[in-house]
Amino acid sequence: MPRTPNDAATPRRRTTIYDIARTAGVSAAAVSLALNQPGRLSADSERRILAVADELGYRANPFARAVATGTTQLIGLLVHDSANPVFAGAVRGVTDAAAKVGYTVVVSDTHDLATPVTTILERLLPLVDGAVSCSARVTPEALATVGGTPIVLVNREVAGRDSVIPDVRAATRAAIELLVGRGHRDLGFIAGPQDSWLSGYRLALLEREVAASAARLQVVASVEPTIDGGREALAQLEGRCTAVLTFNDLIAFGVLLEARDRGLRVPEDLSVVGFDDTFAAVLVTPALTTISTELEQASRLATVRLLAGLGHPNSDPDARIEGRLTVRDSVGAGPHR
Amino acid sequence: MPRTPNDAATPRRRTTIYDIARTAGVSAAAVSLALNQPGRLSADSERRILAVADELGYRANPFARAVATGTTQLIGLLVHDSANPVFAGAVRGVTDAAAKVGYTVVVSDTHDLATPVTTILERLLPLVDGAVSCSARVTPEALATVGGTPIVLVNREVAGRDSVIPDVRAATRAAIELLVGRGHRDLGFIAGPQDSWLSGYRLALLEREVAASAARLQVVASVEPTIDGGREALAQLEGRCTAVLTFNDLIAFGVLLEARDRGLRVPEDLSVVGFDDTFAAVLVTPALTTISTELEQASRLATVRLLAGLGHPNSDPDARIEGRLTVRDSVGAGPHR
DNA sequence: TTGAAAGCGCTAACAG
DNA sequence: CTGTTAGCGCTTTCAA
Repeated sequence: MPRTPNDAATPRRRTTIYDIARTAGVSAAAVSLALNQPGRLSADSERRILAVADELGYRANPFARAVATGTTQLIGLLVHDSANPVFAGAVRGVTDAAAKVGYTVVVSDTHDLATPVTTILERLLPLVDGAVSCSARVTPEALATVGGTPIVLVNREVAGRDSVIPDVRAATRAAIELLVGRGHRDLGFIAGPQDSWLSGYRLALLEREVAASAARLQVVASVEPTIDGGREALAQLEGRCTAVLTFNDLIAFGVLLEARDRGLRVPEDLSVVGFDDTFAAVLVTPALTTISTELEQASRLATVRLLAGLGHPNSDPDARIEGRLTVRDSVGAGPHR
Repeated sequence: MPRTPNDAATPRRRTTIYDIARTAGVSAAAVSLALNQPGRLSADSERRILAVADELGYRANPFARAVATGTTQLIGLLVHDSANPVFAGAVRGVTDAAAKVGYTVVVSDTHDLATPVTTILERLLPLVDGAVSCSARVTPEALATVGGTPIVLVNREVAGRDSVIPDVRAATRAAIELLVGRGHRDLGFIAGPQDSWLSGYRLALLEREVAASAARLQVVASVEPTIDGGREALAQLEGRCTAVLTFNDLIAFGVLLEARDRGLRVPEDLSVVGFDDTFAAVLVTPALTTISTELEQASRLATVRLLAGLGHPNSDPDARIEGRLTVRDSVGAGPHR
């Protein structure tokens, strides 16, 4: 092993409960009690011990505690790709809920395809008391290889695992009604990656709503859930539909950009509807009509559930989360009007 | 303490090196060696131990190791606000560099003003071998309260701490030259929060370059580094300048949005230049001219330096990082042309 | 109310 | 080359 971290003039040894015990004239156990179970010792000793601890700048060693108790006060969050703004909401939701019960969150991004997701899980899970996954790469197969750490999934159903899936049915219906109402009959869906459970789920919802309408729906492309993916997808649209729904906002942005580059007008020539309602939806021109998927709320709820299972009942674990359609300028009149 | 995690039918006890030792007929120490120092045991024993470990589904307990070695193989990353896309680059940069030497990264977001940054540091630092900070809230004062954990700062100088600050001087000069060349003489700067070191730094650079030009520069506002901040700032601009540089892209987006709402044309009536070059710069209309600040590279470098100090020499720790001006449509002709 | 002692799982001297 | 023996810092029965 290379040189140690404290080769320089770093007097690195942190103060331990033994240091406190010694200078306070009590046992280490007493210190532990004073620190963790207020009121368990005589008010007098407790006060004195705490004072010494403070004076010595004591900071508990979380690892020592973890090895002794088997619990870490850490929860993991797996996000698919932190470059997608929708996941910032997930970070916020999980962090908020975790902070309420004194937990810290460790975020892992699974986007790097060079690293197998099982490796990512193997590194993260032993560290935490539980995890929330918002990553499409955390598949049933990957989960099968991991041990007992509880995991709550967001936007994915897996047998035997708890999961939170925002209900976007009503919003999806509203989107279809909007499009049909504006005169569109030929709708396209630009799907995410083939193996994306969530993409399939959104498609199924769309198909169901479209079936009850005067319109038809076809999957016009299946691409990476990124701006570039959206750009690629546009080429496959031509003439096949007058309105397109995309698996997520990023794809929609790509469609918008590519359309402009090719001289296709939105919404005159093509209407576009996204999923997620990320902050950039109002940045593009025309502003994007999109279905919010409430990932922040969903991840917050997933965390509440996870923590409840860990013995930290918190707010209502049975809340329902519902998406919402926000109509902006990217939807215009279709030919059947 | 509430019920334990394994109240249900969870046979949660993980297999330890003792289990392996027992079924392989060796000592725990031998197992440890086999696992961590390949070749240190006879090929025969090693193979057998590894086989048993595998068979029993052994996963090392990172905490036990940490308490024994004093090292955790974890590094922390502090970001100011994960909703700002520029920080996604930071996550990527740090994660990449860390992964190369087998480190895992723990991300903490400091944006929640309800939580003192000292508290955030107190929770994060004991967990990690070192940290990279990309947060404006990690001030010298906050740092003064923390212990010996090594921290490398990005975009902030603090006495006694290592730091990485991308060099944006040339890009800044190019921006000023562009504006002056297009006929602008009255330039405005929309600063970030008053206490932002980085905002002051960027302003200083701008002032220096403007001084050498035919133009004047005034700080027209100081706002939160968000889209809303940018919207607010616009009101304070009127008539004071024909071109505005903003502390970051988010502010610039706000300016663009608010300008449109108020019927002010960009770039005809106002030219706008941002800092960061986030992905959304190409999403807005007009596309934003902006100075890339290379946060991904900078955080990667910060991580390399941090790890080098931790005894993991990696790639070149002395690289220089330079920002770049990307000219897009948000800059137009000024009155002096 | 407090302390002694055992132990969490792993590592690292040190013997053998 | 391998195993024994101490710890690492903290928690937690169990006695005193």
